[in-house]
Amino acid sequence: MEKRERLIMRLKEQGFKLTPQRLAIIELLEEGGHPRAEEIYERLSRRYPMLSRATVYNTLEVLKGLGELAELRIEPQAVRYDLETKPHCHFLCRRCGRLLDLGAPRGLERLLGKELEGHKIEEVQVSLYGLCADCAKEGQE
Amino acid sequence: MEKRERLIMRLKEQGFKLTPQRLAIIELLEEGGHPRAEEIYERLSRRYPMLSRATVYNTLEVLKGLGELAELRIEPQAVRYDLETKPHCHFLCRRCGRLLDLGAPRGLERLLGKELEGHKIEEVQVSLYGLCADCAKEGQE
DNA sequence: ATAATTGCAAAAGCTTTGCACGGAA
DNA sequence: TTCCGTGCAAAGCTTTTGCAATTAT
Repeated sequence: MEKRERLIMRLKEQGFKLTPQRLAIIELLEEGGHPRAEEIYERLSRRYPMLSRATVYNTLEVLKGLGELAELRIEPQAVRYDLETKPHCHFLCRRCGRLLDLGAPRGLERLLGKELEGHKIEEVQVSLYGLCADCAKEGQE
Repeated sequence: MEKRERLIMRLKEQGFKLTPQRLAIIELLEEGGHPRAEEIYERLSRRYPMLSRATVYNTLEVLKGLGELAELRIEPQAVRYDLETKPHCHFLCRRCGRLLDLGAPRGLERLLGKELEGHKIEEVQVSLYGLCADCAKEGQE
């Protein structure tokens, strides 16, 4: 099943309404790319000039509440969003700013629900920073 | 050697000036607690009412540049700071908001300098979220 | 002496909020 | 019909910036 269909189902199931704005936001998120809220707003504004930032944030909040959207706290400036909610590593290139998915080390997912030193783990984020393959080649620093 | 002395040495070594403001900021950071910039500003303002936010941010920037300060991107709202720059895990309690140090899994430090799928790793942050031991006991959710 | 640093105030971003209108169910 | 959702605008926070005055070396 497509992510899109699953999200639509879960929205209705929970009594949330499906609006063209929400659908557009979901479809954009489905493309991956880990957009920031501002990016989502800007890209969708072209097609829906009346779209407001409040709606973007509202929709993201709803999807987060459903547990269907991960909020990546990897850049200091802004949150990025990811429909993939299973724990995995992210890599942020300090040169081109691209945010790439890396695999998940075996055991990362098994952390969820466990206790570490008495603290109950509900979410895990592994963020790696450096130079991506492309930038390492081209720039030589 | 104390962290404080090491930082003073490194500042002078690199031609940076040591000012009372910077010393105070360093001493506060030495206490740990992973303060936010605003927290540093507020706490030091009591003793140094003329202190400005710009100076706080400036000093944090200098210490980051020296590689002596880690910038924790673990909360969406604000960056937290940590004089411990060796990679280790952090735990943020969603109830009380405390940020705790957890140990580093063997192998975490060894990631630095390595390549993963062609990407050169320069920094690692592992952030865990959930309920801390105290909150899990008291609140029962 | 002199170049770095400070404080202040304004500005820049991201995100949140209040409210009246409009539309999905 | 009844809420939920939307758009707009304003406000809240964190962080950055420009500049003249100050200060560490």
